[in-house]
Parts: sequence; structure tokens; C-alpha cells
Amino acid sequence: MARNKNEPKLALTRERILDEAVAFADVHGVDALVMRKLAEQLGAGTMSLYNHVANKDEMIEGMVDVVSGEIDHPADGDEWRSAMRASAASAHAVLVSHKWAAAEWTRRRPGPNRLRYMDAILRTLTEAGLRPEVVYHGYHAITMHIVGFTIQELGYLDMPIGVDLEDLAAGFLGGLETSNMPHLAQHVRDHAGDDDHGDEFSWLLDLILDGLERSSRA
Amino acid sequence: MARNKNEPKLALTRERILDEAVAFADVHGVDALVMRKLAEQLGAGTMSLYNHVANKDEMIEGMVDVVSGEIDHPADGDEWRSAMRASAASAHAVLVSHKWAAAEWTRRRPGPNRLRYMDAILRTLTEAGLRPEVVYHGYHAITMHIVGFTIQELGYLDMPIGVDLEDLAAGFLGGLETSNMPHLAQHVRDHAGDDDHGDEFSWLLDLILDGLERSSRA
DNA sequence: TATCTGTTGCGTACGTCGTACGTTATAGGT
DNA sequence: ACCTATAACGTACGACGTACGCAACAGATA
Repeated sequence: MARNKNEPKLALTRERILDEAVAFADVHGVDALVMRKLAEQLGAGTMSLYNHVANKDEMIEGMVDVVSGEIDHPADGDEWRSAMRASAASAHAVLVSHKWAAAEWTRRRPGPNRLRYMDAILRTLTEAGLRPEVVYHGYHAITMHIVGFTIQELGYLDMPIGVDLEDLAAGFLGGLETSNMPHLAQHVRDHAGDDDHGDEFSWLLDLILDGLERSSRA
Repeated sequence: MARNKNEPKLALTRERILDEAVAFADVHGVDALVMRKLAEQLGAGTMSLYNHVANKDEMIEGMVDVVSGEIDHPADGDEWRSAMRASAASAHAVLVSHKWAAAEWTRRRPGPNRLRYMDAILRTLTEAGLRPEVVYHGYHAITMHIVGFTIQELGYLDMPIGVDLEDLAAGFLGGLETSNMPHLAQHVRDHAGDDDHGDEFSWLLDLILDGLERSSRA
């Protein structure tokens, strides 16, 4: 091989593979992620990848962990709700920027970065002085909100694929009205007038955080 | 073919295919669901299935809709929170009984049964007299809770595959303690002592419902 | 320098999957 | 008795993950 001669040709590394895989999935989606194509993108043979990842599933676990590493942990000194809001907003932004990641998040084992992130959230809730059961339930509620909300939001955003949203909604709505689903039709109409999903994300997060605070004092 | 003679051999039907596919996925998981195997189970040729379903993806959409049809809608006369609690409990039970369904729920387009279910929830919130923004956000919060919580719960339950939970937790915990993640370690320990996930499901649901009620009155 | 050893890269090949396509069988209308 | 639409089926193809065996190389030992 032309090592450090005319052709530099970066050495294959687990990190380089994961980064490239994340970038590829960001553009083409995780379904289009194929080992042959990924290797080609890296200028390597397909099977060379398997020197650094055990198999495709394990590689995707690694990709999710790379994404986990981009999330800001809650800050130490702040009031617990502000700290959680900031960290949740960061997680939300990260998951939105890697649209495939939220769905994978729910089905893959956590890697080291994600474990650290989990610990940081639990630490924040614990040191806020919340009652232990509230920490326990609250952790589930918060993480569920972050990824659950994002999945729903991205699922909705996926619907208009290069189609005029108005046309799509109109056709969709026609079917709903004639099928006697007026409330759903209204909801779809509401969606059309609501472009700021970040707002809804924090509105619902606050509902949860305030509920936890209140419940812990009770 | 031996039609109505000695060999009865049920006619192939979209409904029969979907029911069999749901049953198969319930037992073996959705990843093991393969067209050839499914056809064999139905006593049919593989390609015969394609006379009744467009392709595998569309078939899975249909499977999710079959599952959607099993969920009880919120009852009409009851106080809105009781009605929602009952319906959410039904949805939770259905999704737990078809363990593959929650993950598919988030990535497939809704079919007719699910659209009707969506409409029923929106109707309940609207007729409860909640403010329109609260209906809008509340719908998202409630549906997110139902499927998000269930996904997390099932993901957790999946971990001990025929392994003694204690052993697994012990090994896992060892790694966490030595990695300086005491809060996560404590959380895992808490999980071990908590077998009633249904309780947590409704505790968190109540937190959301009460938050919506309060927010709508404000 | 010469040899040995472990690691990384790679090409080939196999088994599994979804499904396109062309053909056959059957049922219902005339 | 014929015609036509639909369901059933077998074969075959391309895409995919990856097992396997070999080649190229780096560093250690002498």
C-alpha cells in the first residue's frame, strides 16, 4: 500500500468509520446506510470495516453514542429546572440535526457517552433535592419527553417530501372531513399554522418539570 | 387446487395475512418476520401474499393498524381525565401485548383505525372544554407518553434475555460504579426493586393530565 | 540485517432477503 | 362452451451482511 508516500490515504479507524457513517446517515437516512457504500466513501474495502466494528448493529450503536456525545450535560451551579431545560434543548437540537438518531436511540443499547449523559441527568435531579421516587419517575418522564417528542416531530416533518404542504394537507383533510373526523382535521389544520416546534418542546417540558417540583413538595 | 373438497385450505385474505403476521411478530419479533416464512405459515406461496398487500412496508403499516384497532377509545360520558386514563391504560396494555408494535408505531403512517383513535382523543380533550392550545399540546403530550413510555419500558424489559436479572445487574453495576456513575448505578438498583410499571405509567400520565387541567384554567 | 508475529486491509463467495415477471389455475358472467 | 378478470405460484435477480482465507505491513527479537 502507498503509505506515507504520494497517496496519503488516511488509516481506517473506528472513529473515522463512525463519523463517516453518521455523516452519511444524516444525508441519506439510516436505511440507505450500506456497508459497501460506506467503505467506498472511506476509500476502503468493504471487509476492512470489520476490523474496527464487530458488525453493522454494533456500528449503529457506536453511531448513536457519537451523537450522544454531542449533547450538553446539565450545568452544575444552576437552578435544576434551568439546567434541565438547557440540556434538554441541546439534546433536542442534536437529535433534530441527526434525524435518524431518535428512532435508533430507542432500540439500541446505550454506549459510554449516553451512560454518562444518563448519570448527569440523574445527578441533577438528585442534587436538586427531589424525593427519590420523584427522581426515579422524573428521569423517565424527562428522557421520554426528549426523544418521544422529537420522534413525533420528525415523523410529522417527514410527511411532506418535496410536496407542497398545503396540497398535501388539503387532500388529507378532504379525506378526514368526509370520514367524519373533524377533530383530527382541525388538529392537522393547527399543525399547518405552527412552525415553531421548539416552543412546544419547552412548553411541554416545563409542564413536566413543574409537575415534578410540585409533586416533590407535596 | 383442492377448493372445498377434502382439503379446506382457507382462501388468502388481507385480513388473514395481517392477523397471521401480527401473531408471528408477537412470538418471534418483527425482525424475524420474513415473507417466505409468513407464506409458509399460511400454507401459501410467497408471492401470493402480494395479491393482498402492496409490499412488506405496507403490510407492516397494516399490522400496526390492526393493533390500533384493539385499543379502547375514551368513553363519552365520563370526566375527561378518567376517560383518558382508561383509554391510555388500554393502549398501554395493547402495546405491551404486541411488543414490536410501539417501535413501529413511531415510524409508520397511521391507518384508518389509528386515525379514528387520534380523532377520539382530540374529541375528548376538546369536549372537556380545554383551551385550544392546551388541546393541541395536550394531544401531543398524551400520545407521546403512551408510546414513549412503553418503548422505554419494553427496551428495559428486553435487556435480561434469559439471564438472571440479578447477575446482569450486578455485572452492569460493577462497571458503572468503577466508572464513577453512582447515580446511574442507583437508578439501576431502583429498577430492580420496581416491578409494577403500570403504576409508573399512570403516575406520569396523571402528572401530564393534571398539568393540562391546571394550565387550561390559568 | 534476517526472521517471526500479530494486526490491518481486501476479494471472493455464500446465504438470506424482498420482489419483478411470466405462467397457470380458477371462478363468474355470457 | 367460451371469455375474462383475478388469485396463486415458481423462478430468478439484485441487494445486502458477513465468513473466510490470503496478502501486506509494522514492530519486536536476535
